[in-house]
Amino acid sequence: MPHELPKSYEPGAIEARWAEYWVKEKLFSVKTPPPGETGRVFTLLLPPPNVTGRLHMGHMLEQTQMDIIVRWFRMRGFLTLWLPGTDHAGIATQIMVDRQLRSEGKSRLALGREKFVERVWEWKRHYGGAILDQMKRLGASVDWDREYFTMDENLSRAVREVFVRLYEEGLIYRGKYIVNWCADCGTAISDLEVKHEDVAGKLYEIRYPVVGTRPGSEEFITVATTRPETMLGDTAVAVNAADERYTHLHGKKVLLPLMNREIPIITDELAQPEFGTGAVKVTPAHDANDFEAGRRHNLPQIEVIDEHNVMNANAGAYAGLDRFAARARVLKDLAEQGFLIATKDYTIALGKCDRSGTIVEPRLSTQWFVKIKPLAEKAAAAVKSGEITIVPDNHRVVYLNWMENIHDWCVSRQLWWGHRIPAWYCGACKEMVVTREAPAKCSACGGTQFEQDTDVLDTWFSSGLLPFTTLGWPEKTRDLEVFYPNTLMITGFDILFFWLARMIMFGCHFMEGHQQDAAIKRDSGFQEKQDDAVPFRNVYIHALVRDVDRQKMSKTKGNVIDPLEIIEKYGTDATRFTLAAMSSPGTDIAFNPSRTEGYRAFANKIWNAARFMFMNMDQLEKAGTWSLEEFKRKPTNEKPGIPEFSFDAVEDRWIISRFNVAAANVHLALADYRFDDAANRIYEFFWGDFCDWYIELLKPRLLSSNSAEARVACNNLVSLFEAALRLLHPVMPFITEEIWQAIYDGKPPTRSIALAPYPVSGFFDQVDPAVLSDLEMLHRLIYKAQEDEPSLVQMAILQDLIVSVRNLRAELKVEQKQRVPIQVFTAEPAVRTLLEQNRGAVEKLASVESMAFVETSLAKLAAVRHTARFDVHVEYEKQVDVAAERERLKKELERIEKEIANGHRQLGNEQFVSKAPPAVVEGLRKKVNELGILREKTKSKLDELGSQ
RNA sequence: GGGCGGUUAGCUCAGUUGGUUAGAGCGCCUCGCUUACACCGAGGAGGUCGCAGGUUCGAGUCCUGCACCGCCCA
Repeated sequence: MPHELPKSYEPGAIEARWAEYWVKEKLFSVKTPPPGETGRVFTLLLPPPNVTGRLHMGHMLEQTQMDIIVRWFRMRGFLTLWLPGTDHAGIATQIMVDRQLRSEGKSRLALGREKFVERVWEWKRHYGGAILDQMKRLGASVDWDREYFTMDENLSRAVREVFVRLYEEGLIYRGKYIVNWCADCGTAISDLEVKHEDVAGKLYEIRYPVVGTRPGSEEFITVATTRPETMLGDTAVAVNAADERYTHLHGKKVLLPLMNREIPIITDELAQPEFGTGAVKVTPAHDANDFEAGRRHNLPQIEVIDEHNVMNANAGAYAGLDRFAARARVLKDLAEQGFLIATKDYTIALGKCDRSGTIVEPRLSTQWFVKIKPLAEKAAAAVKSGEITIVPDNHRVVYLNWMENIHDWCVSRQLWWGHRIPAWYCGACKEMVVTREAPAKCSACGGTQFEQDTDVLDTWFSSGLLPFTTLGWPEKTRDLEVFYPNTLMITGFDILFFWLARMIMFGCHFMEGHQQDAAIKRDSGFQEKQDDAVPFRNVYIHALVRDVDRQKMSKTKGNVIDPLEIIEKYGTDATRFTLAAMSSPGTDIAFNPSRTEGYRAFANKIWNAARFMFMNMDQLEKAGTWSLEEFKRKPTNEKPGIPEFSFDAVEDRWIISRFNVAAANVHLALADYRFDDAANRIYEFFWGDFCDWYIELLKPRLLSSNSAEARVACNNLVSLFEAALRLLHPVMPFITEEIWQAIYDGKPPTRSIALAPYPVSGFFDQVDPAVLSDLEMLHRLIYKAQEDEPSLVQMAILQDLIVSVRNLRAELKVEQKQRVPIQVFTAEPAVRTLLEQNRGAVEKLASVESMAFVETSLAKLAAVRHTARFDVHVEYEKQVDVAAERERLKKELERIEKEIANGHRQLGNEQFVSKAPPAVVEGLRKKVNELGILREKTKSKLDELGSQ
């Protein structure tokens, strides 16, 4: 029997099976639609994980969110392309392979560049992309047929094309500038790869003697520095032109201590009068600001530290010392010679290499740079104008701020693994050519021997191009026409500048003039967008996953939570649900496995509800009462309500409304990336409404001897369950697929639930978006479409009665097994009719033996609960605890009176009545009325108790 | 130094444009194996919304100041 599920939910087995099925069936592969074919399109690029990477919680969160959105769009009928791939990760990969070589007793340098690169490719074939296999296990619904790797030949060609074009446009230049040098990585790195850290350090004050002042009464100029060893490379001392303390020294020179070199005193804004002594040393070769000042004054650049952070020959007596050893020696010598006059405590913002942690050395070096301003202007404009929206909005501000204060981007890296810079130097005359392919002949001297630039490009240079290069650029492809701009980008704020900003810069620049297929653009809902050059229309920035104590996860702290361990323990679905439910905007996620445990329980709940459903399906099918074949012939729903659903009872009308409202809320939530909201709405519906109430109310109907009644009940159960599975599927793809397939006994209407329509999305597509965002209006619309608005009220009365009786039972300490008779009083005939019609439900859910109606109020009796619409009394011999009951009622009365007083005060306030919206005033009136009835009932009951 | 965010139940967090009694999950307490589910069911306790002012008929929500925590940029 296909419907025989194990008693409890075991995620491991089912998840692996479906993950494999989805890949094997190529369910998510997208064919390029031919010209002329239109429809709604959704495109998302997977932020490429490092090829060296292993799945961590950040990936898990990101992919969960992406997969939810992607599955949601796909089920809503969009042609949905989710493009997966990996990044070649220059430094990380090179280090990895370096290490491997070293363990074999080999070295990169001995191997040579060509062999080394071969070796990296080999490594990639064996170990690279393990993370993609992990993604497959997660069930990420990406198009595996379009998987990319940033070093693929087509993507590499695009990189060369971009580089050459930028060079030709004057937006790339080569030159000797100060760069951030990491000696450990042996390469220059960009500003973004330097992380500043406040550390306790020292500020040293050193005095330089002014040349030409009289020996004996020599004059000194005092400079302050945190890096005294760099003084060996000083080529000037700067003072501010406006600083009167130094006016008399303008144009003079100082004698640089230890080096005995005469250097000029210059006036420059570099020196700020309020900082220290107002005079600063200038070391153009080892400080970015000094470098600029040096250029302004044509100062010589004297390098004193080499690429290994060791003092070089220019450092005189200090040559050969490590930079920190040199610092100690310099300080010692300065002190001995009387030049060091003070050492003060000082907080230093130390720049460290993001990757190696080595203290970065600002160093003069010939590198390639992207002239960023022209690119940044377009990129800022695209966001400012709203062509690209960034959610949450505060990141938009951060983005714009960064774009305005941007510096040129050093893109060359002294590595072997990466896209080699397409610049060649003539062996004969050293002429440089920048071309797409290796040149044949030197245009200057006719030479034919060329050597390619040895540097490679920053990895982000190539990943910044992905939104269009993965779609075939620089060719003008149909894919670009259809899928560009991408609809959405989901990524973390940690790579907002590294990646997101650069994608926008490159996209806006290189895709300028591009036009998306007009019909597709319109159908996809972007007709009002002007600019099709942007890489994506929307950006969603997700939060960081932290550990239980809100600490950032890190290997050194040892607090890393391995998502695969969590998955093994609780299942992928539960893990996904956890991350979704905790994804509230603007807040980092403190991942707590106890939550996941709770959501595994949720999955188990669904599982067992399914078992219950299958049990009934099988029993009724066996009895000839119900038929799966017949059920399958019914249409699926595309408007509120489920067509195959019958509205025989109040709970039927109620549950459908609840379902539609839940679906509406999920729709709204996902449209706003409110994953938490979406997950919680589904949870509430499935557990709180469907399992706790509807299934319970359905039980007697399923067991009914009336086969028509049983058939309707079973139909309702199955069709609702089926729809609910579709609603849940984007968040919990595995369990929903398993149960959904089982419903259809292996012959489902589509190959996967992932390809089935999303509940009532057709309806929402037709609703005016303005109404859609007004929840109250939307609810009303849904109820109206079903003409069952009263079901909500009726069901609430039923639930009220049942809960009241349960309450009384608990108070009276009635044993759970014992059924009790109850009496009900109501002044409203409609309520009485409702209760009479649902006698069975009340009896079953409240363990009631019999329900009798009385004609007078029961308020004065003990063991009574009352609401504005009814009184209910449980007949049970055991006495009520009078004192406790009196206490409870007193508290209750107090609350009621306080509220009534509040209400009266407000209603008596003319300002309130005239200024508050009528609905609020009316609501309050109604409420005060009901409270009045309650007060009377409570009072009389209290009087009764008091006299006992 | 500049900018941003947070502070709501024991814990983790919701709380839409100010509007009737501030919610959820977990945890806790009491009772219960009622034939889907003990990864469960029923009931319950628990909050002066960081502090101080202000605006308003009405403030967890808006404004100002303060305290503490965190992040980004320099």
